[in-house]
Amino acid sequence: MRKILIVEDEEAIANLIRINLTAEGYHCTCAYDGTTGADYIESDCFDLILLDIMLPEINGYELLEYVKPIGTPVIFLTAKSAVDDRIMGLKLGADDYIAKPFQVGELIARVEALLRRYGKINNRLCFADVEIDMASRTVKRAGLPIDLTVKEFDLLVELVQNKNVALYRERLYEKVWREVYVGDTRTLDSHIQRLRKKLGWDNYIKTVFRIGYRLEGEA
Amino acid sequence: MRKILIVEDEEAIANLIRINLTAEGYHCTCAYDGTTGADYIESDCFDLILLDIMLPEINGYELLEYVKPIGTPVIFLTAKSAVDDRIMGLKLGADDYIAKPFQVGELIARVEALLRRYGKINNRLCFADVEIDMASRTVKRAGLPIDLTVKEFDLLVELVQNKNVALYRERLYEKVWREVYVGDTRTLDSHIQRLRKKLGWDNYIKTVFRIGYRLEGEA
DNA sequence: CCTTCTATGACACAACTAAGTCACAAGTTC
DNA sequence: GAACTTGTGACTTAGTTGTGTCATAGAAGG
Repeated sequence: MRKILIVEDEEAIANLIRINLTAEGYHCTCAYDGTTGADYIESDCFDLILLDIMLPEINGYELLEYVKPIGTPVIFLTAKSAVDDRIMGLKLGADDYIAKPFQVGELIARVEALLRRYGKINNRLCFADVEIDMASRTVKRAGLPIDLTVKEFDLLVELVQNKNVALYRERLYEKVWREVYVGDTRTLDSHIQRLRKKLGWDNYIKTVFRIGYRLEGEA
Repeated sequence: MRKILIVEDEEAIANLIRINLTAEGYHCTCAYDGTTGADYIESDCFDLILLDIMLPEINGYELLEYVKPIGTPVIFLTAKSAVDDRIMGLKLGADDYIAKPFQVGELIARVEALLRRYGKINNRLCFADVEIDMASRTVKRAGLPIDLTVKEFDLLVELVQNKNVALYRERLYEKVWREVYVGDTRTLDSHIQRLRKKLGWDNYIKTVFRIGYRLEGEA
């Protein structure tokens, strides 16, 4: 389920949005001030953020700076409808802009459009010299395409999404295979071995003895 | 008790912060210039650092470079409230920003928010010159990685989480091994010995005769 | 202060368990 | 059916951990 963060100090508006988006099948979280918003942004992982510009404590423009490094798409909400402000918002890196008061239908349409667009464009993971394009399910190493099988790809994604975390065999297996791990086959090992070989990642995919594996390194 | 380092050249402000945070139950250390701050940062282990930007000798931005490799969360304090400077600070890697003059309540709120947020993301324990990263299950001593086995790691965590507490052999064994302790093997002793050796912790891991062990020291 | 008893330190080693490697067969896809 | 993917078992290699032995140190009692 897609997770949306709503940062909006007028609770009435925040709730209105929440109710409508929830009805559309999104999971919504509300923050009524900038600090709380920043908190959520850093501690949780959202698919999209709706950001009011006029906020107590930290304003929307500043909050945007928190979001940028994470790369979550943002729609600005504001009472200001002057063109200047729109341009300001978009220049700073917002992906879209909705002026209050707005039609609920328009909001939903924009949310969906952005998620669609974003899902296509920006589903990219990187680690070391490897780029993963989630949309096309392709992988490049040092710019050259590498052929991975389905399981190899899923396993790679799971590792990269949890870089520098010691992943328990159990957890890893259950995430990628979507079934319960019974610990006496060489399945996981084999796939790890294949990944290490294809990507030349002997030095990145570390074995954590008696625990599982850890993707280790800078990127 | 959470430890906070305050690096601020105006003693009046530093003390104001110290008094208020101490009242909230934090243990505070003050440094009145950048050099002293750098010293503390390298020699002790804090849960959070409040950093003034305008400092004699080494300024706050430069100090931040000392903090980064350790990963302690940082809040910048500054008289500058222009958005540019805020963004500068956040870009450089500060976790939050407070413009002087500030409300004490706001300061406390931000400190708590950051610690909360940080606690979720970054499960880190420190003792003496050793840092433990729970997520990656890695241990560093004076910045250099140290290789521990599962049992050693679990034992270390148990000790650090109960520093300055005399842990009964029974309790220690049952926590780490998850089975009942029958008291005539050299198992626990061996592991304690291995830890002492690998970490050079002869002086920190004290034997409490006929009781068990105690991790003893400042941090 | 010395003796005695017991608890812990130190260490080496064997047993054990985990993971690596590989080849192959069963299953899939085209 | 050809090419590819995937799971599995047998075997090898490697790393961890418990235990026994002996040395040492602490406590208790005379």
